[in-house]
Amino acid sequence: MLTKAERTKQFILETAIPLYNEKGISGVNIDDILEATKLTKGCLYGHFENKEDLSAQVIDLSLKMVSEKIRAAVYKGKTIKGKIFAFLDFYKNPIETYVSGGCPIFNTAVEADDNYPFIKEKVAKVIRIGQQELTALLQEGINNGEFSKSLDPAVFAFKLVASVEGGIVMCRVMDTAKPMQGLVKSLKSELEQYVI
Amino acid sequence: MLTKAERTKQFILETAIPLYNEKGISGVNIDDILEATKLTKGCLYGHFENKEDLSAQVIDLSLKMVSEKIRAAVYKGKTIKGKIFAFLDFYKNPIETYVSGGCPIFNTAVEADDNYPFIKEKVAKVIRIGQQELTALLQEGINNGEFSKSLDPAVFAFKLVASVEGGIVMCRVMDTAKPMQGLVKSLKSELEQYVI
DNA sequence: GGACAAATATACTAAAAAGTATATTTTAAA
DNA sequence: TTTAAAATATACTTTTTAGTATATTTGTCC
Repeated sequence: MLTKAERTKQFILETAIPLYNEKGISGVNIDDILEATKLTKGCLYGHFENKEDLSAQVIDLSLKMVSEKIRAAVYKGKTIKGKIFAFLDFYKNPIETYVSGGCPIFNTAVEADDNYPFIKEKVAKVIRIGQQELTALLQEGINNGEFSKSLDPAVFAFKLVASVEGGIVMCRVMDTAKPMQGLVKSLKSELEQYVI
Repeated sequence: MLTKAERTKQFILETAIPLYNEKGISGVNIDDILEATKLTKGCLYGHFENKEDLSAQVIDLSLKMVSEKIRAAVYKGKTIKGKIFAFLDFYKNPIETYVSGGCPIFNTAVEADDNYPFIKEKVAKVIRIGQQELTALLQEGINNGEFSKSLDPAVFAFKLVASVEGGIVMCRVMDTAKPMQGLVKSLKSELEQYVI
């Protein structure tokens, strides 16, 4: 069983995740987190060295959780095509995202890029691994005869993630989920072209 | 001729643009701007009511400038296809962007989304207009016989922008421009499929 | 080129945010 | 169930950042 302290720390991290996702790293302040958790400074600083430490751990957990969530969704697909379709369906509704505020991977990427080299590296790793996994998946589809050899796995993997993530941001700012439907359909039919 | 004050104000705004693009709205502080402009508080607050006012005007100008820049690039294309290709080439190098820190439209979209409703509306407008223009352009291509009627202008316009913008973020965080080349190629050949 | 208004600089105050010392409460092992 | 250590709360200090009052300088119009 988890100790009290471990549970509190976990609780702080999980409560902070949506705050960080909505407000961004520089937008969140300690008082926001104290308010959300109903805890006090003494308690918070008992679990984290300082704000930087807290931020790093929140982002870490946030990235880990969303990655697992996506992985789990993809896993449910029976065929490779089914898995790719499952990936595309994951962000079907970009307004009501799994964690409030859009995709944590992308939000963090945008903010960390020029400001938090340490966190930037974490996001980069997550995205790189995601790309490798998607690419490997598509390659597997070629190998097992699902897809034509003319499909370029790395290029298509990049296109999939880039367009979905870009689409999320656009939909959110325009306050409409609709364009996402067209995008997902288009990407699905693009893949269908390679189905043998 | 511009008055001294007008020139100073413009200078502040233009100097602040890359700062805002790199650090984000909540990441920038007044001292950053004073440092970059070598001006003083008295001067700055002579031109802007407060930080919010300054932020709004910086973002306004930033969005206006990048929009014009993209429009100018597209304009140079001779055919509709040429114009779309010109759009795709605009962010060919996502690391060294026109204004340091990536695409201001997207960066602002991500941050404003849950935090700055007023600015969010500004970005939304810019993106909506961009989508309308791109869609109209593609429709024109269909009308003048460049593209097949099977091309869905609105869907493809969305796909173009979403994937390019998403690609920029991914490339920047991974510190490589290369995947962008593959993406742009792929989008170009996707359009080629509709060329009659 | 002198006057005066506009622009800018200096030196301050106010507010917000982070961080800490210490007291109190709670947990869990003996 | 007692007790020592761990966890949390309280009340503070420090630091950072925004904002302002006033002095000085500069531009421009007669």
